[in-house]
Amino acid sequence: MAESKEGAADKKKSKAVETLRGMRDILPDEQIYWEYFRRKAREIADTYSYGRIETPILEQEKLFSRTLGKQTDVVEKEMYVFDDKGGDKVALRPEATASVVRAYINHGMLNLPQPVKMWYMGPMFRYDRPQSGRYRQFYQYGLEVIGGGDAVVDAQLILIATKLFEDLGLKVKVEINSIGTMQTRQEYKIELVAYARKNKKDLCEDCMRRMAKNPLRLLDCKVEACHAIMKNAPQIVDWLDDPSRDHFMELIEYLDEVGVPYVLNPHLVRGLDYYNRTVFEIVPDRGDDAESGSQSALAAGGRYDELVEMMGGREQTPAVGFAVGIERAILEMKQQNVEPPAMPVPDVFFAQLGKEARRASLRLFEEVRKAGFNVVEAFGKASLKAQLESANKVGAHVAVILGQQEVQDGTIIVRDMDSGSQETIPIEKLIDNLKRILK
RNA sequence: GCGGCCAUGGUGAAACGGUUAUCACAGGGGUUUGUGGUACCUCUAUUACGGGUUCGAUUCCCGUUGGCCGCCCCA
Repeated sequence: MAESKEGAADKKKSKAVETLRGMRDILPDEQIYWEYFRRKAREIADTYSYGRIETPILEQEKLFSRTLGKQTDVVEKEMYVFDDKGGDKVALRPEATASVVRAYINHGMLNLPQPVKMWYMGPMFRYDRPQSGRYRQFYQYGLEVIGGGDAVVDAQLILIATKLFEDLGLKVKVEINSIGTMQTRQEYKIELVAYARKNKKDLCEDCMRRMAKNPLRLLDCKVEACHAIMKNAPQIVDWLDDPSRDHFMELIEYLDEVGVPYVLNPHLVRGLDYYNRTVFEIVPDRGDDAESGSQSALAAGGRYDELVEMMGGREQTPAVGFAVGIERAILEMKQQNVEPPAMPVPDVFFAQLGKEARRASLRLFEEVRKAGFNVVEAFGKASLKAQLESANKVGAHVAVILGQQEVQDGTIIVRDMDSGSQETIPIEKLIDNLKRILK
């Protein structure tokens, strides 16, 4: 009783609940793009024999902090971390590679024929400031090859990535580089910082910070002055160890072999710690050389030969993978005017009038549907006028109308929505009649 | 984390600080419960939220929240 009283007092409309910042709904109209992407992505994964893997969205926090690097922004400030009710420190996954590798180890996939190829697609979470093509919940599609170290694996993976975008109707180009091993990268960083320090008076504020925190990022600063200075900076390829250099050379040969167009970008680096050797990005190729920086990468990936061992798996399990930012891919599809196939126009609209007819319609609708027609209805609407209006709006070619009179007579009206002509036929003939008209 | 622009119905817009906030589209309902694509009627906003200035605020000021865009970072 007290409740109803409260309810009455609380009559004023309450404010509608909004989505959280950086979160959004993907509505039916938008889905044609998503469905198009999903379909192409699935087809590509299938034809190259990648098996789908789905991993939990929620993982132990340390899975990411240990693998991505504690110092990285992703772990340090962008990860959704909290204690669950049992007191475990958990995190919403900010990416999927670490989870896939965890699964590889957990399920003893080292006993499968190597390399193991897997793909995934799903939501990731980063507590970023939202902007164009960036949300706090975003979707990635990715491929991982674990247990294969040969450069041919890298080459085919890059090939697959380009094929995906080709299938999507997007013009893209590949940028590649090699960042060597943890050790050589360390040596290179020292050299790079030394070079930067010599020019520090001309570097931007961000770059001053990068010198200490993330030296490799000095290379792709967008500020004109920094860019100019870094052109003459020592290049990481000159610091590669021999096996890494050979690996890189082989990769290039393979890419040439299959005709994948690529650009060597000595300034291309990765943000996450686990990468080594091959790194690459897929960026839009918009003809004009408006170099839009790393911001515009549609997909990115690279080799992570140390990760499996680092996570407690068997030693020397090399691996390589990449991920596509699906929002960005879709944004680029719109940019390049890629038209995904439209939703199919329904063949038949099923209209009814009166209670008896409605009852019969519910059943008859199923028969029409089972006969293979794309049929829609608006049973919730009472007036025939309103129903035909709907039929017209959805673009149905034919409307069938069942009223009280027809139910009594065992007939049904079939109306051609284009010409407006209609005829009354025996109800048993409906399916055959529709087949004839819609043939 | 830093910076710029912005915030009016479902959408897109309008309203010199001044009576019941205007228009278009979309949507719901109806125009004597049986016919659409061309009519008409009608309904749908405490102008994001909270303060302030003012006789009076959608309009001016501050704060909050949110959106877009750029930086950082990343896919």
